[in-house]
Amino acid sequence: MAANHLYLIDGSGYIFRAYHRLPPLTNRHGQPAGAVYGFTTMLWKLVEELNAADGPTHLAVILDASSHTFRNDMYDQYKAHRPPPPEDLVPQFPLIRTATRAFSLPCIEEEGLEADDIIACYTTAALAEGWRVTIVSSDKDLMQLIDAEDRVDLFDTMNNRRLGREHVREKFGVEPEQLGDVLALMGDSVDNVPGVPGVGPKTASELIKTYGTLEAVLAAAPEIKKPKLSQSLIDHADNARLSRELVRLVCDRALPEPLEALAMKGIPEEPLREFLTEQGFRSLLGKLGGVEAAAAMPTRVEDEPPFVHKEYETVTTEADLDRWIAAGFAAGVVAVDTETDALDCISAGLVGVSLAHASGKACYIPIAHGAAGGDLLSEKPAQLALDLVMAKLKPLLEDPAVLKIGQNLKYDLIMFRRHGVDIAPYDDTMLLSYDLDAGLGGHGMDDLAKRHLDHACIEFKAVCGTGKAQISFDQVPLDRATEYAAEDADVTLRLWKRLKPRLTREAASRVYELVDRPLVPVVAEMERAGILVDRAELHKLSTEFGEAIIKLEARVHEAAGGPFPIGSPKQLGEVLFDRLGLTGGRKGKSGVYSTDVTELERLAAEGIEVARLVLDWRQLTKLKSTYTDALQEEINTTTGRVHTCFSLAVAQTGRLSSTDPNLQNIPIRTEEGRRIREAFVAPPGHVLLSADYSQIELRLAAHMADVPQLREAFAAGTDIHNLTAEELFGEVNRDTRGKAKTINFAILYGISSWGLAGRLGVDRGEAQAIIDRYFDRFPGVKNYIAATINEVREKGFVTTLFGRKTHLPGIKGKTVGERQSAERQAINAPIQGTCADIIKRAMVRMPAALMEAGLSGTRMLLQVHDELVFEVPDAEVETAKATIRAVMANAAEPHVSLSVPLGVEIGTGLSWGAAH
DNA sequence: ATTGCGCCCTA
DNA sequence: GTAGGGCGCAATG
Repeated sequence: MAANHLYLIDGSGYIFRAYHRLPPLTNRHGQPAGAVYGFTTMLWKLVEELNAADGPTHLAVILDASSHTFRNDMYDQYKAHRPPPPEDLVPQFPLIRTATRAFSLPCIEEEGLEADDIIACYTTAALAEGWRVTIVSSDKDLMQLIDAEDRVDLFDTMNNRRLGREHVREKFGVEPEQLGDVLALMGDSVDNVPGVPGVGPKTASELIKTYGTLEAVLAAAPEIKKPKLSQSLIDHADNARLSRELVRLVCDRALPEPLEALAMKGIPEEPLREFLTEQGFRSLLGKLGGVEAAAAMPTRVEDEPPFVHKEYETVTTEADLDRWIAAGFAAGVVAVDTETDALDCISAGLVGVSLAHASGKACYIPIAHGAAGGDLLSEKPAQLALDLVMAKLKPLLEDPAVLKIGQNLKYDLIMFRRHGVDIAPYDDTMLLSYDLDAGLGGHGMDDLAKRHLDHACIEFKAVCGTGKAQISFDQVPLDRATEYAAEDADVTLRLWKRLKPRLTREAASRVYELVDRPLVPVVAEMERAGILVDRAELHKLSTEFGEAIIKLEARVHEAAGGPFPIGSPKQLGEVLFDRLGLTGGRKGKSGVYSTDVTELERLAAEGIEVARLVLDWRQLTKLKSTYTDALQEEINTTTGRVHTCFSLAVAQTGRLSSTDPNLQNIPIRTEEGRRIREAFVAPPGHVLLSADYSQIELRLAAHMADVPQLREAFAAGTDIHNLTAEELFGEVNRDTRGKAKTINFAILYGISSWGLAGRLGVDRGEAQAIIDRYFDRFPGVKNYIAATINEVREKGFVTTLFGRKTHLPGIKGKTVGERQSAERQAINAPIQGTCADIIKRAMVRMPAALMEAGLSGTRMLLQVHDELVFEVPDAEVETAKATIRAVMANAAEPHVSLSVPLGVEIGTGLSWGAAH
């Protein structure tokens, strides 16, 4: 009988090579599965050789169990500089185990040992029994195991070649027994084995060939002819010896499983069939049970279990928590959601966490629930302590092999960050939806559940009530809280399964991976940072404005012949147009006179004093109520700063939006308004730095519509409105420049003769004549508009330079008005959206760029569409300016190349107002 | 207590 | 003509 032949598969090594060699496939859940697919087909091939002459009689897959081994104790820099594995490889690691189990093959890993060591132990043991050994790997370290009698070989499945003693002689010029000494001398930059500086593979082989062993080389070092090499060997002898130990494979440990346990029996059809079906590996499935079976398999089965709220678990014991965490590790994908006692994530308390690792498999871990209804006399429900839960969740939520799924993960990221946990890697279903379906509806969980799962989520108000009777989530009884919270995690996971596979199919990966997903932690940090606001200054302004408002009020009432609420547009209209009998009042659709700024300006120009007074009153009440009063209330009592909330999935075009408070609409135009901006200040020893893109939308329009004159003007730095005035009117003066500026903006907004006429104060025919002349001078613009409208009619959406889509269903609307509105949006969205993409790219790169420039004290605080606001220590100002300018100016590259330069204007000052 | 509207602040 | 959010009023529940 032929000798036993043991095949040892280097699973961890294989998956890395497969990842880089194979195309990035996804399985039917949309999870990346290219490497797993490669691994599965390889196993299949090996198993098929079961009865071949040189085929395996015994087989095992060997994996790395832990990242920390005895080598780290020996040398703390071991593998220290290894970059983290690519994000789409990470979730595939646990699937390797699943695949191996599906083949009913043993999968061996051992705490504290690398796969290489386990392979060495088994090889040694098998040789002692007189077996042959094939190591399925092409790792040079493992070549040390090739024995004198050539009973061990390496099998490189990707090139289908076997590597033995001869290969080692060819490649390294030494015998396999000497290979360890060669590896020690040359070192390994990937594993950070130091070796000897200046000694690479060539020199190392040469030295060992000449002197025989590492010790002999080191002993002979002083006599070596080349002075540099000689000195290096003398200086780094200790490193060489350390490296020798690092590359030495451990081969004398007890075997985790006896050799006989690795015997290959038949491969049962189940669970293999189930695995192949689950992954959607149809070609292998076809081989398993005939072609019919594969053909019969639907491409998308979503046999999703129904939502059963009573099956969600409340986790209140350590053992249960461990079980859920283990399930998360095993699944490799876990949905996470946090429940808090307030909406604002900066100061809200963490109340509980929910997890889901499969559809319908979700739990809620209460942490800070009080007695139901906030009853102080009743006892709090038993629940796990915050510190314990965080300590237990941390390894799962930070494990690079477990993909975390969240819905609006920015919120949860901040909550966990506050408790020392940095969630990674992650996907965000809200952003997936935003990048796939912008323009088709909202991206909140309730919207998405309705749209994709046909499921109505338990409403928050059904759990916590509304208004005065509203309770915070910590007062919700545990059973009810579990139903609500676990459902959120369950829904999130199910949404991810639906949305993630669409990303590549619908060409949304680029904007998701490059722009929106990486932006999440950056914006989270900006929100956490907040901005300093001078409360005393705001208070002073409030008082000042308040006094002026009272005086104006009296004068308005006097002029109107009696008191009335000026803030009521309805009554103001009646006073102006009925009581005072002013002319030209026009009523809107709700039957009230319009009293907006154009109407009041018209009256004021006619010399109607009350109109002027009302305008002044309006301005001051606006500033007081919206800004000076409201902002004081927004100062966080803990941090003393104002923390806005940036929404990442609200604007149809890809812009951010800002709420609570909105810091993207702080006044700047009027003198009074600017005083509010001056209340945004830098702390002592710092300045505020404002960096904004100059005329970025016009530049992008020049690029996208390909207008040579405009491109050249931007390249040369000439005034763009002057150029337009010259082209359109043949002369440049204040009047023509102003008109040109209006026209340039009108182009960006989707021009119409009617709208332009209103803006320029000319009749419609004249406006149309100007538009025609513009198109004549800049035919690229005319073409761009025509092409864009064609595109949206055909596809239903338009795209930015980064591939962001804006869907415009209104283009097929019932009325002309609706369709024309969609056309204007179609013209504007690619320009506004590309601008949003570019500044987002700048934001994504900013933290690393600041870090690299040594700007540890500089913090990015705000984004206002084409402007970024930073807080900078005095000592860092000059470097910060240069770094920020470079990042912003080059933000489109390398993914998008623009034919116009991006201009960045930077100012600094003690206040935001002063920085402009 | 919630909702729609008019108005007005920003890019 | 594009994209947002917030305030007060007034009508609805």
